[in-house]
Amino acid sequence: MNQDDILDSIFSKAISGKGIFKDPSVLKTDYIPQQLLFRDNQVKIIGEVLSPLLRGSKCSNLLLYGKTGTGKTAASLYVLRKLKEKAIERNLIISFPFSNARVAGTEYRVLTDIAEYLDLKIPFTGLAVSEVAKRVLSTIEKKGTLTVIILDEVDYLVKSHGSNLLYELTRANERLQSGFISIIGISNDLNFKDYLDPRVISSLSEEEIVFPPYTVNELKKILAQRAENAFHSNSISSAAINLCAALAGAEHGDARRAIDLMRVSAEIADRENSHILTEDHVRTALQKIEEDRITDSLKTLPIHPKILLLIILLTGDELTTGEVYSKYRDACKKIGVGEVTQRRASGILNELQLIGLISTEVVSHGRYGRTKKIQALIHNSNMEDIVSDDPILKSMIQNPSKNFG
DNA sequence: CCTCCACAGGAAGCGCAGGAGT
DNA sequence: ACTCCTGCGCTTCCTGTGGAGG
Repeated sequence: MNQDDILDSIFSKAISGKGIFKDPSVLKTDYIPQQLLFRDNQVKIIGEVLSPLLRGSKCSNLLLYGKTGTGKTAASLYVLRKLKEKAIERNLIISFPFSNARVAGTEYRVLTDIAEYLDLKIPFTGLAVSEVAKRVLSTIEKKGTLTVIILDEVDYLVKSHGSNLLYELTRANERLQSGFISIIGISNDLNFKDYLDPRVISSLSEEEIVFPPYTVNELKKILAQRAENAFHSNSISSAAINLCAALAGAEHGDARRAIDLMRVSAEIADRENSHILTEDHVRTALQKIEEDRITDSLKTLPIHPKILLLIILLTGDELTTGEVYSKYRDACKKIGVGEVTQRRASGILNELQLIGLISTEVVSHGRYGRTKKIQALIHNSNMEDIVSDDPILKSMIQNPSKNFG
């Protein structure tokens, strides 16, 4: 096939909508299905807690617990979507601001997120946090907005910035003449409360719901439901669905991972012009996800971890901490980079082990000391990713003998 | 049984950058 | 524009330790 033909077939496939996908958006992370499986109880409780809003009165604050991919965010957005329909029918002034505290990163940006939902313009920098909070509250008061704020990954905010903002928000109602603020806090960390200020605990966790992990069987049904809407009929084998559920759910029933895996599998199948998604595609996808994860973590590594990792890769054998460190020091001298101490290097090696890029094992050679055996878990072909386009590091791998001879 | 190697890894503190308060 | 505060990467200094060799 010449290039023209290849492009023709790609484009005509896209136009005709053939291939596997019927509606790829169903597999996106922010998609909320029409029916939320295995979360009847949680949906019911959230609904009950929020229902006073329809009479215009304040609802209790709510705290949702559960590991990643257990449907916390989906369940709350699901209920709010329904609630919104009802509220609009009744001409209520409502707003359901959503902010992911980990993505936002700071109290300031969480407040900016909230303000955006209230049609309030906040400069992206320059104001004190308390000033932004004041503006948000006065907007709510002026319009009499019934506000339910969803704070996703709120544990992150509290761990990094304390519970000041939560405290301000939970007691804001005392000062509001009209409108109110209710909060749905979503936490991945079951021990989240330990980090909270006791003043905040009592008001934030008026109601609590725990989201247990999905079982592998439940994951299968969730995937089947998504597959039905995302793919053309008969485009995915049930064996492939089962494998997705088993592979992704093995650890702790993470639906997001399972759906991600199915999406990547489908993309691979689609690109191969295959009309059916098979177990092989799933296995390839799992490998690709893992490779992408490694490539990603390699590229974002700081310089010293990169040098240490290159030393380990270039040497190839099992090394001890002392051997790695002396080779590392030589390399630093030759490429003109300031070196870190052995203590720090040892710490970096531990970090690399945690990410899963090297394996380490403490061993004792008796009279000849106690050290760590260090081995690379990644392949030499990953060296390009480590080096990226850093000319200094490039010289290390282009001329290994010169730098390590 | 004791010694002593070659580190592991804890504790404390330092300098810096970047954000908050004024 | 300025100080103050905080988190982070790092260094310095330190104590702890499994087991081969004496």
